[in-house]
Amino acid sequence: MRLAELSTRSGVSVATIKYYLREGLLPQGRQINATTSEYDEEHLRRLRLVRAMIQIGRVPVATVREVLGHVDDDSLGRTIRLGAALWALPQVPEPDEDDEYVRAAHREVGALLDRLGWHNARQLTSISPAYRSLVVALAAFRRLGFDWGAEQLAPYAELMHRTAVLDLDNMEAYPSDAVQVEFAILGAILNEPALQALHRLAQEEESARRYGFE
Amino acid sequence: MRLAELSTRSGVSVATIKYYLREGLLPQGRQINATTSEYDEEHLRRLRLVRAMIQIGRVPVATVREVLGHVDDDSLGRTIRLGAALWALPQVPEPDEDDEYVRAAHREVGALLDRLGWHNARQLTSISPAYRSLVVALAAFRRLGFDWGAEQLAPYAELMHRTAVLDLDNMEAYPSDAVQVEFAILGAILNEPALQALHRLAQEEESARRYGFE
DNA sequence: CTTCTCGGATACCGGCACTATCTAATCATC
DNA sequence: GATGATTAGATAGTGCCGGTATCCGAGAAG
Repeated sequence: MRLAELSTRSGVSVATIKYYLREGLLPQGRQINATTSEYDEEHLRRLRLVRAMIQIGRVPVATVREVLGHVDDDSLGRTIRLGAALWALPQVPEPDEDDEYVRAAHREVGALLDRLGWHNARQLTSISPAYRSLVVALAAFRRLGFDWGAEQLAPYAELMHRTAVLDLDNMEAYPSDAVQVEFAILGAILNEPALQALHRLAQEEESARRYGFE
Repeated sequence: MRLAELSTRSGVSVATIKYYLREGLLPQGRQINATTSEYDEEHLRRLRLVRAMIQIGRVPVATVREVLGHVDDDSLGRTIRLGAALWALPQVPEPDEDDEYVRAAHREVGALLDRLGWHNARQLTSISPAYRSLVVALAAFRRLGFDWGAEQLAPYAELMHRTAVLDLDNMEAYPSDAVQVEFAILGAILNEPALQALHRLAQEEESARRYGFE
């Protein structure tokens, strides 16, 4: 497959594919001579993954490069590779540790994890980006005067834990490590928006049941 | 309160506040004379809400303006106002209706809603942005060759419905319509990232339980 | 032979979220 | 009442980001 075909089959313009090649989001094709390279199904697949990350996941190009670097790094075991790739994803503003709301949010999240018995996650405190973004969100809530903390979040966390169990069960159904890692990335990129969409639909459904369409 | 104080108390620079005023994200202060305006706690609160939407929710400025327009439009009832504000939020690329994966995704989501008995959401098909973004995500999944559809999503949807019930229960606990609407916006802007963070933490917890840290 | 397409390099573009600068009026303080 | 800081309001500029566009000389396709 040549560049033009890669372009038509993916629906991505030639110029953009060249840009991705330059940026290292897509591996070079097998170069035949000075003016021809051959691409295969793996390139097409990778290109679709990149597009999904950028367009649907709104992941910055630099982050995509980083994530894919971890995915491709087969010097690491699956768990580490997966963790590294997922930890590279989020784009949360750093919490300002001097802010009193942020400090309060730290305590609150700690209390939540203790209460849930998430001892493993507790150890990851202040390393995990997920932990940090939870702190940021909680601080913002409280800065606006809403009473929102461990008490309110605990039932949500319980539901999210059950979601995570589903995630891992689904992942384990795939045979090879490589596909599992790719599936996990897609889970973070595509399934989370899908979950969010289901969440909104469920709100609309439940709201219509309670209040009608008015 | 004058501009300088609004700036220090919110941690937002004077230049940026002026920008928000220009862009209509923040109502003008009470003008005293040609060079002085007076701002109150309501301005501070609104400014913090705007910042949370932009920084944490990564909502574009134009969208913030639109959402706040609905929030402030008291010619509408609460349910409509809320729906309008929430529907203005998402920023999903329009699905390409000619794409076969997209058409398959439409059928799949329809089947999912039927199976769940979400008859109200079913009626909103192709209007609701949440529905659209679910279609987009599903199409991308299948384009990459993963078997992902109503079958796999149904248990997630069940959990999301229970999440939505929690959301509405929490919202109803607030006394006035105005606060309820603001809380709902915050739920979409801050609580969804918080849920996502909980989801990731739960994955890390569950992954550590199953595979250790390796 | 002629027309297309290729890889590779470089320049350019439009949108966005600010940021900086200026002016004339007014405030706060000595 | 002089003086330096602040303000509203207007306009221009900045930095980043995701692409696009253009040009080149080498090869491919009919």
